[in-house]
Amino acid sequence: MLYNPQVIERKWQNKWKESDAFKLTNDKAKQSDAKKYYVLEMFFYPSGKLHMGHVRNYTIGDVVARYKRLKGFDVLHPMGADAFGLPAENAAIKNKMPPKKWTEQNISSMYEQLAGLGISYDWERSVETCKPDYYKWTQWIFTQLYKNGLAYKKKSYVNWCPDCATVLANEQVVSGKCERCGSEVGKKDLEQWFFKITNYAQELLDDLDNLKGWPEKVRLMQANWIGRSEGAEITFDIAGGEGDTKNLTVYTTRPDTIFGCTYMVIAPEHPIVAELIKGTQQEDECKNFINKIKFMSEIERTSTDEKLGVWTGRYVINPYNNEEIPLYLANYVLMDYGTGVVMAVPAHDQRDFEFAKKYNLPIKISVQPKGEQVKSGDLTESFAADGVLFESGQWSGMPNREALTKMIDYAQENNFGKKKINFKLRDWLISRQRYWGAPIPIVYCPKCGEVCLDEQDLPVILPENVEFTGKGTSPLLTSEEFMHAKCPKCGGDAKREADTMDTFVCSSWYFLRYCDPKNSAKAFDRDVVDSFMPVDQYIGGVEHAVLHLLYARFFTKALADLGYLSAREPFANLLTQGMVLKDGSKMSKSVGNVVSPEEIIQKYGADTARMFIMFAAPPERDLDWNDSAVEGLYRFLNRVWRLVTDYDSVIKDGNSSENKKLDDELNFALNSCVKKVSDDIERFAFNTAISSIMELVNVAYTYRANGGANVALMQQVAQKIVVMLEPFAPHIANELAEIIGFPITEWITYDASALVQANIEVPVQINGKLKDKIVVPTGSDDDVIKAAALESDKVKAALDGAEVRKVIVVQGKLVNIVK
RNA sequence: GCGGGUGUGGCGGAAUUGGCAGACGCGCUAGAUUUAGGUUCUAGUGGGCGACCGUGGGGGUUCAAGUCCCUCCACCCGCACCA
Repeated sequence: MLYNPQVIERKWQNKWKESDAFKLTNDKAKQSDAKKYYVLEMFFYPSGKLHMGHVRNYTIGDVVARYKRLKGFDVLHPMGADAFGLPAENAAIKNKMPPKKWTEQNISSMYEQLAGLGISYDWERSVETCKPDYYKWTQWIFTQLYKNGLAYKKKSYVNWCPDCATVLANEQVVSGKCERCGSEVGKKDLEQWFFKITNYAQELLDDLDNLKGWPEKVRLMQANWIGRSEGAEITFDIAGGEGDTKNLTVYTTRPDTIFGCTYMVIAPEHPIVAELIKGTQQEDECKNFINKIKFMSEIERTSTDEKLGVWTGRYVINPYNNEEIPLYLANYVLMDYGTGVVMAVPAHDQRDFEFAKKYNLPIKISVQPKGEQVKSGDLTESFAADGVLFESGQWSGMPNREALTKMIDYAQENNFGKKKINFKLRDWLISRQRYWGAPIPIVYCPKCGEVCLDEQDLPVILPENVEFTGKGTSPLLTSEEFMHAKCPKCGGDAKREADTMDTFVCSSWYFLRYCDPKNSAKAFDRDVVDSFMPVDQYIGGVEHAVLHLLYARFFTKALADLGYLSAREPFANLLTQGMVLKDGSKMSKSVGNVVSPEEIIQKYGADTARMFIMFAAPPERDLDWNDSAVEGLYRFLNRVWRLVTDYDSVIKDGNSSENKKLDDELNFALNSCVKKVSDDIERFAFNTAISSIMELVNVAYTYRANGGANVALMQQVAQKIVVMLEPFAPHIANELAEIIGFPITEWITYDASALVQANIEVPVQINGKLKDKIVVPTGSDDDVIKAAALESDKVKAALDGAEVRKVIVVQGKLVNIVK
């Protein structure tokens, strides 16, 4: 009987499907004696075809799920589709196929492909975010956020992707380009919907410290994105200013350097600028400058370090020393951070230093390095480190960190400043001018104004009679039927909000819906969710480090605060798997180095694909696809197949014989393998787990070749190999289990006593260099081992009569002789 | 610029706590089986004739360093005028 993956894989997949083999029958976890384990892979976007990245992601999750199941856990392992989004809409425009149809076709095809990999999902729990019974609750969450002040509409200067014809969240702009399509992102002044994620900035930052099971890299990326900084706001009077131009407030993290402040800078797009420059001699020059900056794209503006500026014609007064300093417009000040106004201290800030040099502004030292007296004219760059205050009034001579606090207190006492904490994190812009998304559950009533719908009016169904323009206004505007609504407050005619929600909104809570996917009365039941959450192991690509993973954390905290669940963090452990490369670069159509999973499955079977992908590299590292190494894994599975079936026929012959030495060797290999594979899977070292199984298979072959024929032992070996293989290559494992009549029901254990051998081999070093290996009885005293080591001929020869200064015996490891 | 990661045979990688560097696999070489190719099996495979030398380079700690410390280099990823 030959190994035929195509036949057995289909057989087992059908079996699993027909018996709902991986269905989690409990409504709640923890009701049974078993412990729950929630393993989750990031759900897929229904592009139509699985790629190797999916195969890797989902195989990792499946190994964990199958292993935990065999260990007796109640494993929650669901899959679904992140089904709203632009590609469906673009495909609709291109192929004249409704997005819904395109998406649904792709979803069912991808579910089939996943089943073809033998992934053990609880299919009954699948959720698709584009279905009304899901997005009803996405909309409901919006209403909850709205009612609690966490969703609001405001006019603002937002990111605009011209190709996607929609606005984008800050997180979706990567170095000035659209995260999706790579187009250069522009700015537009629009009224848009936001979620108040900034309310959670501090908690999102603080709780990162508790996420010990997350990669350091991801935690740091989030911390940087949140970008907390401590400082002060200080108000400067404007010389000759009154009314709107009475004063300006700056944000600074270094108020201790304020005696070195020689000018002030305001962002050119700051709304007060027009008023400020009006009627000054500089008015025309400033207007020209503002226009110039306006016409620069985001990329042009940020890609240059060149600092450009112009004097406004105005002066401001430093409240600490009453000095008048000039007020400049400059490209290097950002409107949307702090107050949009900055006090410039060239001596202690590199940007200010460069600007001051260029425009010949004074440089004044206010912090000296400890024990030094630097002259400002000698500076070749700014001095940003700590030191002692210099020429700074009553604070002169004080260590700057101490002065910093005291100077803020002084500002507070004199009513011109206060302590201030700032974050880089902005509120999350969630409206999109696109069709294929969850409609925002808001209507505009001529009488009542902006009205948020109540739960009984949900879902707001996405209409199908819509024109796709791709022109930047929401396609929903073209559906009169949709746009026309009744105001829930007064019952009068009202208009619907035409924008839809960012798909990241839909994916920020799907892991909660999996816990209670069929609930038609609620988004999810609190008790049920509490019994499963948090996700014990989340697995996905690192590209979501600050998008999905930050939003999902925000949703979890907000929903917890509203009383809908207990967990304040969604994902206890996170594994970010590496990319699948071919010839050193990412698989992509344009490079032409794509290896399709289908092709591999057809040629070698899903088990081989899974084995290769788990064997070729540790999960978090990039993995280079290698066709001949894939064949190697196929060879290995054939080798396992032959070994087990051959053993089986020997066992059935019943001619058993014992050979203590051979039997001991095999028994030792067997037990150490079981221990190693268990340990390795626990620590996600799947590659070494597989290599250990390979070693055992090699030993098992040698055993037979040398005449080993202990039937009971061979039976154990066959059974345990099959169980250990199950998480990685479930089809062949179950088929072999059936052949040898040993159903796989639980993980296997090892016999610790079998790991203790009568004799052990001890390496002997001289000065740390290996010279010989000696064999001593297990458990020998240091003295015995030492004597044996010194007896060795090789050691004697290497010592060549030299004096032995010291002998170090490390039990269970080695002997080192120091000469 | 700031932050993080990586660097080990021809290749992917192993060495979990400072203790035999190169497990396991690919590739390669030779042989057996075979009409032949493929499959399968066996042996070998870091370098050097050797003493020895070898984990990106240099230095250090230690009886012992891929692993710890200092320093330099290369590549990759993230952020990037955040005051």
